[in-house]
Amino acid sequence: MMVVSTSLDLTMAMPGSSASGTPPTSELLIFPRGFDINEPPYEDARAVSAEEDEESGGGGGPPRKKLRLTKEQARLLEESFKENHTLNPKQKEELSIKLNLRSRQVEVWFQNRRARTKLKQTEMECEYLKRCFGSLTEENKRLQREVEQLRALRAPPPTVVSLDTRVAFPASTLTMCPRCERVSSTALDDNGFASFGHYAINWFSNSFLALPQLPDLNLKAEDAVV
DNA sequence: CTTCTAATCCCCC
DNA sequence: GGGGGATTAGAAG
Repeated sequence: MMVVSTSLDLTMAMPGSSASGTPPTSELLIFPRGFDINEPPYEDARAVSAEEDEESGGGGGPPRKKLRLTKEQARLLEESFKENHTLNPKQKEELSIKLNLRSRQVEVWFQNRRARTKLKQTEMECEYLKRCFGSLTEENKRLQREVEQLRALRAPPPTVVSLDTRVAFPASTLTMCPRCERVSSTALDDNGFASFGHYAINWFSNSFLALPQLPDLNLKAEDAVV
C-alpha cells in the first residue's frame, strides 16, 4: 500500500516532550496519539511490521500500530552493525531501501545502538574497576600490616651515642651532625659505629642492617626525617 | 551543512 | 519498569 505523503520533515511531537517540541493543542486534536508525520514515503514501516511479523497474528481488524522494527529488520541492522558501527551515506541509503525504512530511521537505529553499546561497555568497565578497587584495597591493607610487623622488628630503635656525653638518643633525631650540620655518610668505624667524628651511630644489630628498604605506602609527615 | 553524541521523551511489552 | 525508537541541542568536521 502506498501512502500518499508529502515529504514534509515535520514531527508530531508528543505532549511532555522537550520545550521546543511541545505542540500546540490543535495538533493534539488533529493527530491521534502516536501519529508520526514522518512516515516513510513508501510503505508504512509499522504496517509492514504488522504484515511481516507473523507473531502479530494477522487476524482481522486494522493492523496494530507498532513502533517496533520487525525481527528481520532488526536482524539485518544487527548484522550490519557487526560489520560496521557507522554507516556512510551510501550504505545508509542501501540499507534503508533493503529494509524498507527511511534512511533517518536507519540512522537513528545506529545512533541508539552505538550509544547503548557504549553504555553497556561503560557499565562493565565500572564493575571491573570496582572489583579492582576492592582487591587493591585488600592488598594495601595486607601490605600495611606487613609493614607494621617489620617495623616492630626494629624495636628498640637504633640509638645514637654521643662520644662526648655518652648519652644515647634515637637515631631518627640525629641524621644530621648537630655540630658541623653535615649528614653522616654512615661509614662504620672499628667498633661498628657510624661516625660523625665526634658522634657515632650504633647500628645495634646486623639483622637490622640486613633489612631491606621497605616501601612506605603511608608515609606520614612525622615519619620524615627533617 | 552534515553527522555525531548526550540527554531525554515516551510508546509498548 | 525496561527496552528501544525517536527528538533535540550542541559540538565537531
